[in-house]
Amino acid sequence: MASSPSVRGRSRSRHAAGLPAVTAERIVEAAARLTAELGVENWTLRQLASEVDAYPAVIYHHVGDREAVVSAVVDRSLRMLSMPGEELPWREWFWRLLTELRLVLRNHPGVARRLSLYGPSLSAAAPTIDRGVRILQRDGFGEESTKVYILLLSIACQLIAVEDDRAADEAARRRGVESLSSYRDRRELPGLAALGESVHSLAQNPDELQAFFEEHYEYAVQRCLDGVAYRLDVLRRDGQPSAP
Amino acid sequence: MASSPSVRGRSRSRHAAGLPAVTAERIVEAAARLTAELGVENWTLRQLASEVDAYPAVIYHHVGDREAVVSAVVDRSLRMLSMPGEELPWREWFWRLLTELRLVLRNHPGVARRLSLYGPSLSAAAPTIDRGVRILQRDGFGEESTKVYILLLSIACQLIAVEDDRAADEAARRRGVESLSSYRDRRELPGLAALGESVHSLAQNPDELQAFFEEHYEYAVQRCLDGVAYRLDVLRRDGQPSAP
DNA sequence: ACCTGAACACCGTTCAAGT
DNA sequence: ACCTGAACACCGTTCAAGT
Repeated sequence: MASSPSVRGRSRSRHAAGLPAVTAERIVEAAARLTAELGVENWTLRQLASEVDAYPAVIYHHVGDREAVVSAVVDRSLRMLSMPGEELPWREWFWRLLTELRLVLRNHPGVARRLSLYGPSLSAAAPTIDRGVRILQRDGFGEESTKVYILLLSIACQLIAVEDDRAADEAARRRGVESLSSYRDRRELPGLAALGESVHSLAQNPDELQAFFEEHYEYAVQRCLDGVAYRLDVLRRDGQPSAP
Repeated sequence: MASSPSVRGRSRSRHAAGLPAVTAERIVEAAARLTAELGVENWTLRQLASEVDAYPAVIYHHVGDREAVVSAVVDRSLRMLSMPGEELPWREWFWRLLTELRLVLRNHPGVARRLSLYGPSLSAAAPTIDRGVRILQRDGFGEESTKVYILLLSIACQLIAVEDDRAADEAARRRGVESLSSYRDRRELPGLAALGESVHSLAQNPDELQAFFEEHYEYAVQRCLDGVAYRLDVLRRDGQPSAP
């Protein structure tokens, strides 16, 4: 109802109405704002248009279709990520990177999903990728450096993507927790009962959920780092039997 | 155009037209067929309706909204999963489970994503969860058994979900690979160049992609199992110093 | 109880026309 | 070059009316 631009700028021309010119930059900025608030999948082109006091077709003129707007938002988010210093050992470097990645991406729900599906645009991510792979090479991963880099980043993005979606659908989440915790007295299914028991406290105290997500992320990332560290041992044992 | 049910059954009543009665089961079966062919997100209620020679409102009458249809499809898929025997050691048991999980879910694209977001319905998944957690408890994971179970299953579902989506969008995938491999001669970015080189062969030979996906899944799952195995060592070392 | 047929309120996208 | 305003072809969902 209040979404038509003519409601705010009632003259036929933006200029006559004293509205600022629509630019691609302003559109992407507004899209990033909507994304931070609603998530990348939960705003419409019409909403975005009214956010910059314009018609939907104007978005197409300045940026392109929805896909183009979204990938500009993804790039913008990625550029907020800062890199840990390259003097750090690989495990510490990745631990810091992935911890900050979560903080940045969780502020723009849906971006992590896009990253795990299409990867980053290289213009935004090249420095990070380059340094990450070089650090793995330096620390002995050899040919497997690229595999390990992809593994760690993609698992992190996937975990964050799921966290985004779960955070957005509180009702579904609560249903799931309650249904699980209802099994906690089933003596004939002791494994399932243990799982029910372990989520039971979450069902009672919803404030713990944020902390639970964070803990789950850290636990998963640490286990992956453990697995990769173990792999490094194997590579060193089986590779050329120690460098000069 | 050819989607109106009256095209096929031109009488006003299904019975008079000799059409079989619409049942919830037949609807879910058709939905599973469409899902296998197109993926869970890529068919519409109107398509599903015309698949059973009925009007969209009939789906609502027998099953419910789109959400209800989809979760019936998810359940159906899950019941196709068979469990490895409980005599296996934990690592072997999970390796077999997750290998078969991928085979089953890849035949119903989009189901893995739903599982990673909302979890399984317990009626379909209770036996598997129970056995998996009990095996971890038996093999020494103690209190962390439930965490480890969730970790392994959720990472597997996430990997499969991404594979589903990437397989569906071949164009985007090829763009990504080509853009990456264009960096393979950048001497000033040696880490990125290594990554470009490692995907270069994929860009040339698209037949390898299927194998690449499978290998990536196996590599990721093995590294997670490595990490969990390492964790078991830590738990044994720090826990009560060996049982009687 | 089951099905029909139309309607509702959306969506992304396109396009001729204005200035 | 930039914006207007309407239209197009969809979508999930609802509902009164028929049998």
